[in-house]
Amino acid sequence: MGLPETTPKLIAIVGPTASGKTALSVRLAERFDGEIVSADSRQIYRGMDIGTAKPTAAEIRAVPHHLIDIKDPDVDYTVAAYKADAVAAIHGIVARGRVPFLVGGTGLYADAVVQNLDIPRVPADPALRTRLEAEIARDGLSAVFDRLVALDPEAAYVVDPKNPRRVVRALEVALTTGLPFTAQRKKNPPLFDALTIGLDVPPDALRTRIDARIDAMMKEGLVHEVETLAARWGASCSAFDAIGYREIIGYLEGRTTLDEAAAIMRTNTWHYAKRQMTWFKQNKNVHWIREEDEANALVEEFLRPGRGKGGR
RNA sequence: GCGCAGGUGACGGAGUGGUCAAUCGUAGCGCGCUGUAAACGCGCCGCCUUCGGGCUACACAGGUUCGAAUCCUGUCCUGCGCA
Repeated sequence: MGLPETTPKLIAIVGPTASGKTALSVRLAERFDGEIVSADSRQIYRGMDIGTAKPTAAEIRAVPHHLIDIKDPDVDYTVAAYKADAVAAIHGIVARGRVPFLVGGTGLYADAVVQNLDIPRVPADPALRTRLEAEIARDGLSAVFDRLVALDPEAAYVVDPKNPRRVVRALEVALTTGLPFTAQRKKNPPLFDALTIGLDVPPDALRTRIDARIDAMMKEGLVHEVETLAARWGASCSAFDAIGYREIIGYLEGRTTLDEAAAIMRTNTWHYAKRQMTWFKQNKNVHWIREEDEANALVEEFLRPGRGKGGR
Protein backbone atom coordinates (compact mmCIF):
# COMPACT_ATOMS: atom_id res chain seq x y z
CA MET A 1 0.00 0.00 0.00
CA GLY A 2 1.28 3.29 -1.15
CA LEU A 3 3.69 5.01 1.11
CA PRO A 4 6.59 6.80 -0.55
CA GLU A 5 9.83 4.81 -0.53
CA THR A 6 11.44 7.42 1.64
CA THR A 7 8.92 7.18 4.47
CA PRO A 8 10.97 6.37 7.56
CA LYS A 9 10.28 3.12 9.32
CA LEU A 10 9.11 3.21 12.91
CA ILE A 11 8.55 0.38 15.30
CA ALA A 12 5.95 1.02 17.95
CA ILE A 13 5.66 -1.14 21.03
CA VAL A 14 2.49 -0.86 23.04
CA GLY A 15 0.68 -2.75 25.76
CA PRO A 16 -0.75 -2.33 29.21
CA THR A 17 1.28 -1.21 32.15
CA ALA A 18 3.63 -3.84 33.55
CA SER A 19 3.44 -5.93 30.42
CA GLY A 20 7.18 -5.73 29.83
CA LYS A 21 7.46 -3.03 27.17
CA THR A 22 10.59 -1.47 28.55
CA ALA A 23 12.63 -4.65 28.85
CA LEU A 24 11.55 -5.88 25.44
CA SER A 25 12.21 -2.58 23.74
CA VAL A 26 15.70 -2.28 25.17
CA ARG A 27 16.62 -5.72 23.90
CA LEU A 28 15.13 -5.03 20.49
CA ALA A 29 16.87 -1.69 20.24
CA GLU A 30 20.20 -3.26 21.14
CA ARG A 31 19.71 -5.96 18.62
CA PHE A 32 18.53 -3.77 15.78
CA ASP A 33 20.64 -0.69 16.42
CA GLY A 34 17.78 1.40 17.64
CA GLU A 35 16.95 4.27 19.91
CA ILE A 36 13.86 4.56 22.03
CA VAL A 37 11.29 7.32 22.10
CA SER A 38 9.07 7.03 25.14
CA ALA A 39 5.32 7.35 24.70
CA ASP A 40 4.51 7.72 28.34
CA SER A 41 2.78 10.76 29.71
CA ARG A 42 4.32 10.50 33.16
CA GLN A 43 7.86 9.42 32.42
CA ILE A 44 8.14 12.83 30.82
CA TYR A 45 8.63 14.23 34.29
CA ARG A 46 11.90 14.49 36.12
CA GLY A 47 11.90 12.94 39.54
CA MET A 48 8.92 10.68 38.93
CA ASP A 49 11.09 7.61 38.64
CA ILE A 50 9.97 4.80 40.85
CA GLY A 51 6.24 5.35 40.49
CA THR A 52 6.35 5.50 36.71
CA ALA A 53 8.66 2.50 36.44
CA LYS A 54 11.10 4.40 34.29
CA PRO A 55 13.82 2.47 32.49
CA THR A 56 16.77 1.88 34.76
CA ALA A 57 20.03 3.78 34.50
CA ALA A 58 21.59 0.69 32.98
CA GLU A 59 18.88 0.46 30.36
CA ILE A 60 19.27 4.11 29.47
CA ARG A 61 23.01 3.64 29.23
CA ALA A 62 22.56 0.69 26.94
CA VAL A 63 20.18 2.42 24.55
CA PRO A 64 19.55 6.13 24.03
CA HIS A 65 16.11 7.11 25.31
CA HIS A 66 14.16 10.20 24.34
CA LEU A 67 11.32 12.12 25.97
CA ILE A 68 12.05 10.88 29.43
CA ASP A 69 12.88 13.46 32.10
CA ILE A 70 12.19 16.45 29.91
CA LYS A 71 9.92 18.46 32.19
CA ASP A 72 9.53 19.32 35.83
CA PRO A 73 6.30 18.20 37.46
CA ASP A 74 4.89 21.69 37.72
CA VAL A 75 4.71 21.94 33.93
CA ASP A 76 1.57 20.83 32.16
CA TYR A 77 2.49 18.82 29.15
CA THR A 78 0.07 17.91 26.37
CA VAL A 79 -0.54 15.52 23.53
CA ALA A 80 0.19 18.23 21.01
CA ALA A 81 3.53 19.06 22.56
CA TYR A 82 4.28 15.38 22.77
CA LYS A 83 3.53 14.77 19.14
CA ALA A 84 5.85 17.55 18.04
CA ASP A 85 8.63 16.43 20.37
CA ALA A 86 8.30 12.79 19.43
CA VAL A 87 8.25 13.43 15.69
CA ALA A 88 11.36 15.58 16.02
CA ALA A 89 13.09 12.90 18.08
CA ILE A 90 12.23 10.22 15.56
CA HIS A 91 13.55 12.29 12.67
CA GLY A 92 16.74 12.77 14.63
CA ILE A 93 17.15 9.05 15.12
CA VAL A 94 16.49 8.38 11.46
CA ALA A 95 19.01 11.05 10.48
CA ARG A 96 21.57 9.25 12.59
CA GLY A 97 20.89 6.15 10.57
CA ARG A 98 19.39 4.27 13.46
CA VAL A 99 16.04 2.62 14.02
CA PRO A 100 13.38 4.48 16.00
CA PHE A 101 11.32 2.55 18.55
CA LEU A 102 8.27 4.30 19.95
CA VAL A 103 7.52 2.65 23.27
CA GLY A 104 4.88 3.34 25.84
CA GLY A 105 1.46 2.82 27.27
CA THR A 106 -0.10 6.20 26.67
CA GLY A 107 -2.30 5.23 23.77
CA LEU A 108 -3.22 8.70 22.67
CA TYR A 109 0.40 9.77 22.59
CA ALA A 110 1.44 6.81 20.52
CA ASP A 111 -1.48 7.25 18.14
CA ALA A 112 -0.79 10.94 17.74
CA VAL A 113 2.55 9.97 16.25
CA VAL A 114 1.73 6.73 14.47
CA GLN A 115 -1.55 7.92 12.99
CA ASN A 116 -0.37 11.45 12.53
CA LEU A 117 -3.29 12.95 14.35
CA ASP A 118 -3.93 16.59 13.71
CA ILE A 119 -4.59 18.05 17.10
CA PRO A 120 -6.40 21.39 17.10
CA ARG A 121 -3.83 24.13 17.62
CA VAL A 122 -5.60 25.72 20.48
CA PRO A 123 -3.70 25.84 23.73
CA ALA A 124 -5.51 25.31 26.97
CA ASP A 125 -7.12 28.45 28.27
CA PRO A 126 -7.45 28.00 32.02
CA ALA A 127 -9.64 31.06 32.47
CA LEU A 128 -12.04 29.93 29.78
CA ARG A 129 -12.11 26.43 31.17
CA THR A 130 -12.90 27.72 34.61
CA ARG A 131 -15.74 29.76 33.18
CA LEU A 132 -17.14 26.84 31.22
CA GLU A 133 -16.92 24.59 34.24
CA ALA A 134 -18.83 27.13 36.27
CA GLU A 135 -21.39 27.23 33.51
CA ILE A 136 -21.75 23.48 33.69
CA ALA A 137 -22.22 23.67 37.43
CA ARG A 138 -24.87 26.32 37.00
CA ASP A 139 -26.78 25.32 33.87
CA GLY A 140 -25.95 21.68 33.62
CA LEU A 141 -23.74 19.83 31.21
CA SER A 142 -26.41 19.32 28.61
CA ALA A 143 -27.02 23.06 28.32
CA VAL A 144 -23.34 23.64 27.68
CA PHE A 145 -23.28 20.77 25.26
CA ASP A 146 -26.17 22.38 23.38
CA ARG A 147 -24.12 25.51 23.15
CA LEU A 148 -21.33 23.54 21.58
CA VAL A 149 -23.67 21.94 19.08
CA ALA A 150 -24.99 25.36 18.09
CA LEU A 151 -21.46 26.38 17.15
CA ASP A 152 -20.48 23.00 15.77
CA PRO A 153 -23.43 20.82 14.69
CA GLU A 154 -21.17 17.91 13.87
CA ALA A 155 -20.03 17.82 17.47
CA ALA A 156 -23.46 16.45 18.35
CA TYR A 157 -22.34 13.00 17.34
CA VAL A 158 -18.60 13.21 17.75
CA VAL A 159 -18.23 14.66 21.21
CA ASP A 160 -19.37 12.70 24.23
CA PRO A 161 -22.22 14.75 25.69
CA LYS A 162 -21.71 13.25 29.10
CA ASN A 163 -18.04 13.93 29.43
CA PRO A 164 -17.49 17.45 30.81
CA ARG A 165 -13.84 17.49 29.95
CA ARG A 166 -14.51 16.74 26.30
CA VAL A 167 -17.33 19.21 26.03
CA VAL A 168 -15.21 21.92 27.59
CA ARG A 169 -12.29 21.27 25.26
CA ALA A 170 -14.47 21.22 22.16
CA LEU A 171 -16.08 24.50 23.18
CA GLU A 172 -12.71 25.94 24.00
CA VAL A 173 -11.52 25.21 20.48
CA ALA A 174 -14.71 26.44 18.84
CA LEU A 175 -14.85 29.61 20.87
CA THR A 176 -11.25 30.66 20.50
CA THR A 177 -10.90 29.88 16.80
CA GLY A 178 -14.42 30.64 15.69
CA LEU A 179 -14.26 27.38 13.76
CA PRO A 180 -15.90 24.04 14.54
CA PHE A 181 -13.88 21.78 16.75
CA THR A 182 -14.73 18.76 14.67
CA ALA A 183 -13.24 20.33 11.56
CA GLN A 184 -9.92 20.75 13.28
CA ARG A 185 -9.24 17.25 14.38
CA LYS A 186 -8.03 15.10 11.56
CA LYS A 187 -6.09 11.98 10.84
CA ASN A 188 -3.42 12.79 8.28
CA PRO A 189 -1.44 10.51 6.00
CA PRO A 190 1.12 8.73 8.12
CA LEU A 191 4.50 10.30 8.72
CA PHE A 192 6.11 6.95 9.30
CA ASP A 193 5.92 3.46 7.99
CA ALA A 194 5.04 1.86 11.25
CA LEU A 195 5.06 -1.65 12.61
CA THR A 196 3.07 -1.80 15.82
CA ILE A 197 3.74 -4.63 18.22
CA GLY A 198 1.46 -5.19 21.19
CA LEU A 199 2.39 -7.15 24.27
CA ASP A 200 -0.37 -9.58 24.98
CA VAL A 201 -0.18 -10.71 28.59
CA PRO A 202 -2.98 -12.95 29.89
CA PRO A 203 -5.06 -11.19 32.55
CA ASP A 204 -4.02 -13.37 35.48
CA ALA A 205 -0.37 -13.00 34.63
CA LEU A 206 -0.71 -9.28 34.19
CA ARG A 207 -2.37 -8.91 37.53
CA THR A 208 0.42 -10.84 39.16
CA ARG A 209 3.00 -8.64 37.47
CA ILE A 210 1.21 -5.50 38.55
CA ASP A 211 1.08 -6.59 42.18
CA ALA A 212 4.71 -7.55 42.13
CA ARG A 213 5.68 -4.27 40.57
CA ILE A 214 3.86 -2.32 43.25
CA ASP A 215 5.58 -4.29 45.99
CA ALA A 216 8.87 -3.53 44.33
CA MET A 217 8.07 0.17 44.09
CA MET A 218 7.33 0.29 47.78
CA LYS A 219 10.60 -1.39 48.58
CA GLU A 220 12.51 0.94 46.31
CA GLY A 221 11.21 3.91 48.23
CA LEU A 222 8.14 5.22 46.46
CA VAL A 223 6.95 6.94 49.60
CA HIS A 224 10.18 8.84 49.89
CA GLU A 225 10.09 9.79 46.23
CA VAL A 226 6.58 11.18 46.50
CA GLU A 227 7.35 12.95 49.74
CA THR A 228 10.36 14.65 48.19
CA LEU A 229 8.49 15.67 45.05
CA ALA A 230 5.52 16.98 46.98
CA ALA A 231 7.78 18.98 49.25
CA ARG A 232 9.44 20.58 46.29
CA TRP A 233 6.54 21.12 43.89
CA GLY A 234 3.46 20.94 46.03
CA ALA A 235 1.06 18.04 46.02
CA SER A 236 -1.36 19.50 43.51
CA CYS A 237 0.63 19.37 40.27
CA SER A 238 -1.36 17.64 37.59
CA ALA A 239 1.71 15.50 36.96
CA PHE A 240 0.95 13.88 40.30
CA ASP A 241 -2.49 12.96 39.10
CA ALA A 242 -0.96 9.61 38.41
CA ILE A 243 -1.32 6.17 39.87
CA GLY A 244 1.08 5.68 42.72
CA TYR A 245 1.50 9.37 43.38
CA ARG A 246 -2.12 10.10 44.16
CA GLU A 247 -2.41 7.19 46.56
CA ILE A 248 0.84 7.92 48.35
CA ILE A 249 -0.12 11.55 48.71
CA GLY A 250 -3.32 10.32 50.31
CA TYR A 251 -1.25 8.34 52.76
CA LEU A 252 1.10 11.22 53.47
CA GLU A 253 -1.85 13.46 54.15
CA GLY A 254 -3.18 10.92 56.60
CA ARG A 255 -6.23 9.83 54.66
CA THR A 256 -5.21 6.18 54.45
CA THR A 257 -2.73 3.78 55.91
CA LEU A 258 0.19 2.70 53.81
CA ASP A 259 -1.30 -0.74 53.29
CA GLU A 260 -4.54 0.80 52.14
CA ALA A 261 -2.67 3.07 49.75
CA ALA A 262 -0.89 0.06 48.28
CA ALA A 263 -4.17 -1.80 47.91
CA ILE A 264 -5.77 1.13 46.13
CA MET A 265 -2.74 1.35 43.87
CA ARG A 266 -3.18 -2.25 42.90
CA THR A 267 -6.78 -1.86 41.86
CA ASN A 268 -6.21 1.51 40.17
CA THR A 269 -3.33 0.07 38.22
CA TRP A 270 -5.45 -2.85 37.17
CA HIS A 271 -8.22 -0.54 36.03
CA TYR A 272 -5.69 1.45 34.10
CA ALA A 273 -4.32 -1.65 32.43
CA LYS A 274 -7.81 -2.61 31.34
CA ARG A 275 -8.45 0.81 29.86
CA GLN A 276 -5.19 0.56 27.99
CA MET A 277 -6.25 -2.79 26.58
CA THR A 278 -9.54 -1.31 25.48
CA TRP A 279 -7.64 1.40 23.70
CA PHE A 280 -5.07 -0.77 21.99
CA LYS A 281 -7.55 -3.43 20.96
CA GLN A 282 -9.32 -0.86 18.83
CA ASN A 283 -6.29 -0.60 16.63
CA LYS A 284 -6.51 -3.46 14.15
CA ASN A 285 -2.94 -2.93 12.99
CA VAL A 286 -1.37 -4.08 16.21
CA HIS A 287 0.56 -7.34 15.97
CA TRP A 288 -0.09 -9.01 19.28
CA ILE A 289 2.70 -11.18 20.56
CA ARG A 290 3.39 -13.27 23.63
CA GLU A 291 6.95 -14.32 23.02
CA GLU A 292 9.99 -12.22 22.41
CA ASP A 293 10.94 -14.41 19.47
CA GLU A 294 7.82 -13.29 17.69
CA ALA A 295 8.85 -9.68 18.14
CA ASN A 296 12.32 -10.39 16.85
CA ALA A 297 10.93 -12.06 13.78
CA LEU A 298 8.45 -9.28 13.08
CA VAL A 299 11.06 -6.57 13.41
CA GLU A 300 13.62 -8.42 11.36
CA GLU A 301 11.16 -8.90 8.54
CA PHE A 302 9.91 -5.34 8.75
CA LEU A 303 13.39 -3.84 8.64
CA ARG A 304 14.46 -5.77 5.58
CA PRO A 305 15.06 -3.29 2.75
CA GLY A 306 12.00 -2.83 0.59
CA ARG A 307 9.85 -4.75 3.03
CA GLY A 308 8.10 -2.03 4.93
CA LYS A 309 4.51 -2.54 5.72
CA GLY A 310 3.57 0.22 3.34
CA GLY A 311 1.28 2.21 5.51
CA ARG A 312 -0.73 -0.60 6.93
C1' G B 1 -26.98 -15.17 80.57
C1' C B 2 -31.14 -10.91 81.58
C1' G B 3 -30.75 -5.79 78.71
C1' C B 4 -30.29 -3.19 74.25
C1' A B 5 -29.03 -2.93 68.99
C1' G B 6 -28.92 -5.76 64.80
C1' G B 7 -29.03 -9.77 60.76
C1' U B 8 -30.49 -7.00 53.07
C1' G B 9 -27.24 -8.90 46.86
C1' A B 10 -19.27 -10.31 46.44
C1' C B 11 -18.43 -6.28 50.27
C1' G B 12 -20.04 -1.61 52.63
C1' G B 13 -24.63 0.38 53.37
C1' A B 14 -30.11 2.42 52.20
C1' G B 15 -35.08 0.92 52.40
C1' U B 16 -39.22 0.07 57.57
C1' G B 17 -46.80 -2.46 54.55
C1' G B 18 -47.87 -1.92 48.09
C1' U B 19 -44.92 2.12 43.06
C1' C B 20 -38.72 -3.33 45.50
C1' A B 21 -34.96 -7.67 42.11
C1' A B 22 -34.55 -3.83 46.09
C1' U B 23 -31.43 3.82 46.17
C1' C B 24 -26.17 4.45 46.54
C1' G B 25 -20.84 3.39 46.96
C1' U B 26 -16.90 -0.28 46.18
C1' A B 27 -15.11 -4.50 43.80
C1' G B 28 -16.12 -7.33 39.12
C1' C B 29 -17.18 -7.26 33.70
C1' G B 30 -17.68 -4.57 28.98
C1' C B 31 -16.84 -0.04 26.29
C1' G B 32 -15.41 4.92 24.70
C1' C B 33 -11.77 8.69 23.95
C1' U B 34 -7.81 14.00 18.95
C1' G B 35 -3.96 20.15 23.21
C1' U B 36 -5.52 17.51 31.39
C1' A B 37 -5.09 10.85 28.58
C1' A B 38 -1.62 6.92 34.73
C1' A B 39 -6.57 11.93 32.92
C1' C B 40 -11.87 12.08 31.76
C1' G B 41 -16.40 9.46 30.70
C1' C B 42 -20.34 5.61 29.51
C1' G B 43 -22.94 0.75 30.07
C1' C B 44 -23.82 -4.03 32.61
C1' C B 45 -23.75 -6.23 37.29
C1' G B 46 -29.76 -12.47 41.39
C1' C B 47 -31.20 -16.55 37.69
C1' C B 48 -33.55 -17.38 32.89
C1' U B 49 -35.25 -14.80 28.53
C1' U B 50 -37.81 -15.33 21.72
C1' C B 51 -35.93 -8.76 25.69
C1' G B 52 -42.50 -8.48 26.06
C1' G B 53 -41.38 -10.85 30.29
C1' G B 54 -40.74 -15.17 33.58
C1' C B 55 -38.68 -17.26 38.14
C1' U B 56 -36.37 -17.36 43.04
C1' A B 57 -35.05 -13.69 46.68
C1' C B 58 -33.90 -9.28 51.84
C1' A B 59 -30.75 -15.15 58.39
C1' C B 60 -34.40 -19.59 59.17
C1' A B 61 -39.52 -21.32 60.31
C1' G B 62 -44.35 -19.97 61.05
C1' G B 63 -48.21 -16.06 61.34
C1' U B 64 -51.12 -11.32 60.37
C1' U B 65 -52.69 -8.92 55.72
C1' C B 66 -55.91 -8.35 49.40
C1' G B 67 -50.48 -7.40 49.71
C1' A B 68 -44.30 -8.04 53.85
C1' A B 69 -37.41 -6.93 53.05
C1' U B 70 -40.74 -3.85 55.87
C1' C B 71 -45.75 -5.88 61.24
C1' C B 72 -46.16 -10.29 65.02
C1' U B 73 -44.13 -15.06 67.20
C1' G B 74 -40.35 -18.53 67.74
C1' U B 75 -35.35 -20.37 66.38
C1' C B 76 -30.36 -19.51 65.12
C1' C B 77 -26.43 -15.94 64.73
C1' U B 78 -23.62 -11.15 65.65
C1' G B 79 -22.21 -6.50 68.36
C1' C B 80 -22.26 -3.37 72.66
C1' G B 81 -23.98 -3.21 77.97
C1' C B 82 -24.94 -5.84 82.70
C1' A B 83 -23.79 -10.40 85.00
